[in-house]
Amino acid sequence: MRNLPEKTVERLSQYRRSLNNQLDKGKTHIFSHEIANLLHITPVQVRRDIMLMGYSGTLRKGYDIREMVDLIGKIIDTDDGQKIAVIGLGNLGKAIIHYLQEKKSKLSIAAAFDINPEKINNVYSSVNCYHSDQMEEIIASFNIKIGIITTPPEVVPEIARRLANAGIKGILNFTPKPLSGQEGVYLEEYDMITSLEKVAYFVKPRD
Amino acid sequence: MRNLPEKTVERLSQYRRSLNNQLDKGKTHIFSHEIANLLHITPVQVRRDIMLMGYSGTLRKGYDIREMVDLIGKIIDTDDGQKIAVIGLGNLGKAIIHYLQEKKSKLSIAAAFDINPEKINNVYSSVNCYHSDQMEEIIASFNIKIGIITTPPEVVPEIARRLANAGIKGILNFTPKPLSGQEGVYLEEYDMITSLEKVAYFVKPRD
DNA sequence: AAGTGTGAACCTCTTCACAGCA
DNA sequence: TGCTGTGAAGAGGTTCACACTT
Repeated sequence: MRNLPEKTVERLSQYRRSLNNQLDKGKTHIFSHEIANLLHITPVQVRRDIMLMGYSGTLRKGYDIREMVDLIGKIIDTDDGQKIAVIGLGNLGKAIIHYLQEKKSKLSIAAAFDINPEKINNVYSSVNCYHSDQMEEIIASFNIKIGIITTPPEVVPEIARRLANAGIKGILNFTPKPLSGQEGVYLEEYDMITSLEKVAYFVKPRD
Repeated sequence: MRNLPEKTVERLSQYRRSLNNQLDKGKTHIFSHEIANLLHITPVQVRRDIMLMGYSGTLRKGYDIREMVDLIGKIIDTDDGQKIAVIGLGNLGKAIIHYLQEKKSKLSIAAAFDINPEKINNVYSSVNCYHSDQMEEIIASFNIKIGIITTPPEVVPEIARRLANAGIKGILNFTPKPLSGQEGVYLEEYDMITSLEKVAYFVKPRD
């Protein structure tokens, strides 16, 4: 169960959400091909992922949804729930906070940071905004382990360094500025311009 | 040059932005290891990508930045510039519009759609908002080829179907609802909850 | 008959190792 | 010598094909 493949972890997150929907509909068991239909992937893929996370279904009834959801929780979540900081409260930062706060999840946004005096001490979707100067202090005292960066690109490397020093273990970078991995910090790049240009490329008529 | 690998296309987008920065600084030529440093990847990777796009550098001076930028443009952009529609003008939709409009790019947001009467006919970052009922009509008359979906998850499959019928060739789905590929439509999923939970998994202390 | 579980083949992407050149 | 260009090996991820179970 230790260190699942990246792609499998991504799908576990998606399985869980789809399975929760099924639970809400009163379903208790599900077959691999049903899960596959929900996510638009192949049944083999589903069974392989389930195998990798060390779970087994039963032949007649398929997989127990409740058990699978709980197991995925054990794999992804921590018992106490992960805390997140958002650095940069522009349009994108606010949208992300708003978007994430309305989801029920073990992941919670514990603090936001900005340097604009008008934003400091304001509350957005029940998240308080602090001055960036307080970043190290707040992150340490709230025991925040994940940072989402939505600042202007120029300051990104500095912010990333400070986050790492403050004890952050994972960074989600929404900025177009590529970031270098730092010792002990997991880095996920999330660059929408790249995604869009990729779509543009594959959409482009080929000679 | 036909159908580059997905990962290479992603990096081309990033090369272009970094190379443009270098041009602004007055640099005219660059070595593969310099590009590699900018993106925090390996020089071999850079040279492989350059090889795949059919370009060559010179041994003493490295690669001509201007030529590379132009070539990447020829690969990704269309002559007339791609037009984009954003469907769903919530916080996220607005943030995306705002964010993309401030970038200089061949990609331009030509229209936004929502069903909230208060938003219809308003202008956000110089993008006009239309009622979703007009989607097919506007997309066809503006010749829009790319759609960004930021609606509530429930309506996503219907929106995707309508976009495909209206002639959209590529969809960027910001929604947590997995979408199935449709004939002739390139699909890119962009699910921030998955990304966050992935970070959470890799951040989690392992026994 | 209709599902699960999985070794092995396959495909995609990255890196190694090195020939070639100014 | 210090770079580029690239065949070939390696790593990561997906799919095939089929044995197994009820």
